[in-house]
Amino acid sequence: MNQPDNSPNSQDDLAHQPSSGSLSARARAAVAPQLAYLSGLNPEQRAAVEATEGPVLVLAGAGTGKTRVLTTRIAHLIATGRAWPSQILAVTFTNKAAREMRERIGRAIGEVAEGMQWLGTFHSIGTKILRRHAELVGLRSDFTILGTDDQLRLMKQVIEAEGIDEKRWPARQLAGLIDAWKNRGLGPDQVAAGEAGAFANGKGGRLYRAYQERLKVLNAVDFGDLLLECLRLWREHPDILEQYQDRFRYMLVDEYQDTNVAQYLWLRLLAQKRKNLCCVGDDDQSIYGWRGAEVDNILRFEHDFPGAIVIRLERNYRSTGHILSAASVLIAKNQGRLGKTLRTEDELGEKVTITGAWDSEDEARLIGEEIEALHAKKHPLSEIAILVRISAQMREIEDRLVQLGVPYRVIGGPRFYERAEIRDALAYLRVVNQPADDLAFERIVNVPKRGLGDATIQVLHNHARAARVPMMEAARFIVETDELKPKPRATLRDLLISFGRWSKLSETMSQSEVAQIVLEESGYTDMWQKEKSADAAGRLENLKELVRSMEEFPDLQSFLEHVSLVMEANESDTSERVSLMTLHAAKGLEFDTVFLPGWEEGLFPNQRALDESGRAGLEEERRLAHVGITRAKRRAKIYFASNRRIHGLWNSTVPSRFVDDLPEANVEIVEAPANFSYGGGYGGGSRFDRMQPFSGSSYQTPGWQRAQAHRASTEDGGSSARRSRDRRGPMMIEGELVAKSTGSSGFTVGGRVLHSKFGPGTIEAVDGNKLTVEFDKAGRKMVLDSFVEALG
DNA sequence: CTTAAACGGGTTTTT
DNA sequence: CCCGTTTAAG
Repeated sequence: MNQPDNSPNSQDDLAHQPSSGSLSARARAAVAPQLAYLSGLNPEQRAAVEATEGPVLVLAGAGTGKTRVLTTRIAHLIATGRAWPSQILAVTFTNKAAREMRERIGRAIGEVAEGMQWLGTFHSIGTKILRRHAELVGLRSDFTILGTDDQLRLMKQVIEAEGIDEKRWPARQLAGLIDAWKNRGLGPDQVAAGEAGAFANGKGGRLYRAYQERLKVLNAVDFGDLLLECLRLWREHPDILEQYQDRFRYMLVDEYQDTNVAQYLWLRLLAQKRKNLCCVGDDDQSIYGWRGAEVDNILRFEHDFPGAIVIRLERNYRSTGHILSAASVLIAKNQGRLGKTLRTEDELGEKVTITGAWDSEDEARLIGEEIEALHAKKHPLSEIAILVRISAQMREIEDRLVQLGVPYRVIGGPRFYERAEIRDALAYLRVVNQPADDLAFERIVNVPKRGLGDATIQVLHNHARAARVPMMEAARFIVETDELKPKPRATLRDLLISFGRWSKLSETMSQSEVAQIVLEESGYTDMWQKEKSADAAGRLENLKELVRSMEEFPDLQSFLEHVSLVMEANESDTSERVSLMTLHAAKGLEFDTVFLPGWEEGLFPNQRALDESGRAGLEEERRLAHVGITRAKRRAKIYFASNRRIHGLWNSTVPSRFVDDLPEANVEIVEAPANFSYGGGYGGGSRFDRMQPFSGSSYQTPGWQRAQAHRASTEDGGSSARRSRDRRGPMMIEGELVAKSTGSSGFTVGGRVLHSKFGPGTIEAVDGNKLTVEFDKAGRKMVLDSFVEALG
């Protein structure tokens, strides 16, 4: 399977391939206009679907039905016989987007979507291609995909090996540079000497090359390589490139404004021959420039692909008039854009509100109050979002929501496979699977702590390097010598024996069984069980989920790939909660009501973006503002504070210039209620109005943990009796939300309960539907009875 | 080798 | 202020 099978009788293609000119194809095309999937489209959307041949750029403004066009276009290509599902390349940026697209195509045309094996992210498709031709780029087909932490460790080693002071030239910085180079499609030999010289007194280029060499030795790639190595493969092997060019009769790209140079080159190579490339994007929503995305790719499309058709989708189906108009006027201030005018046939609706707050605490309070008010009017919490510029803004807001007892969820944050426990577990499996995986070995050799610290690792390193063998092998040698003190020597020997045993097990047992055993016997699960911190229970839960999901994969190899590339935390939680996230994380989402706090100079537009990228930076910030406003369907609420704490110090701030960019006709200035809090922390109600949150996963959030910590420290001062007596406004919310759960619970002090996150525990106190439970693993918590079940 | 205290640095983060 | 990381003491 080293070649893309393009032959008529291959497994993935059906036997008969109609060419676009064949009778059957034309006959099927003739019935297309009556096909149901076309009927609901507006004229522009329909044009975008039906312009199948040649390069097409679809400029799809926010809320104009971009995904719909994309999926319908694919359905159309298949239904009219222009291509088999396996001949269509459809690229997205996120796995989520890929999944959604697959679902929607399936809904449009049935199970044929299953045949779309080339629908995925740039990275997953790149991986698939690379595995088939790995040996041509100096890899084996079972290469490992490194995560950020592995990369960093590797770079540290490379820097050290070159005799460079890691303090002065941190690995992080090198990682950033190399990442940027890879984003621009530059290999070690193509980086301009001057640019590479900026790091470590001219050694940047050498370090890059050394890093790449180390990757090859380890049979590993990083994310950037998944694209870069494809480029190299195709350039060095034109025959293989041509196979793919022929295979992909039609290519579609989502979020084209976010492509970087490497991705652009990747697409251009593939599209060169047939030129059936359809890119969908919105230059006004390009917000990843700092990560290498080139707005230029979309601005230059017509130039790069001569004869391209450009179709604009300008009818917005999401927002009401005032919101859309405010967003349009704002974004029109940008110079570098292709220009679109969004319009809606919806009513004007509510104006965009702008509210000035005294300080950031006050701002959080105001938002909290509005959410309470909305909720009292039966506005679903799941249709409310708070979008911040930087994560640091979340803290105060979270604290306030916790105080009010408003359930919320934080979107974004570390991905499932980025979490320490997942990466640790995977490292164990990687070593079992491939003992030569030094990075993985190094990661877990002393996790859990078993007394094999830096000194021991250093010895292993030296030997491994001198003998040019993997560390595992070096370790085998060293335990036979007296180079190590007796204790670490014995520990290391035990560990080696264990790994030998596990490797043997994996020959006969299923991987989930092996994983289970490895995690148990290595003491890894124990480590978290002993840990009493609030998130230990969650981590164990994640590990369980990991083992569970392994069962679905045929072998460890495909599982490891799935985890490093695709797997993400269960975010299928549709419960009633407010969403809190950064503006970046909000792209592609929509909510009835959107709160936009922190519109202040310095914060938004962010000073650093301005300093580093000048006008381009400002324009990207403005696009971010545009993205923020256009997330709102019916209500957009902008806030700014006159004082904000930055790095612990209070600074006075001025409203964002973006506020002044908004058209007066579409905005309304809201006077903040008079109960300002002048920094004293008493604003908006008693400090005793805090209460327990009542939602499952907010327990994991930092805000809740902080509230817990605070509660513990004030336990003596404000007794719980006092707290509940003094609760005011928030009670209402609680009363309503809690009404669902059993008022008079059957729980009694001393009873045993099971909580989905915290595990088993003993009830210490019962207060209405609130239980105080001493959990065996997670310590004492207050929980609502509806979140636990009685045991035994 | 492990733990606790000092230190420094602090946008955004699809893969 | 709050975090992760490095350093000095057990």
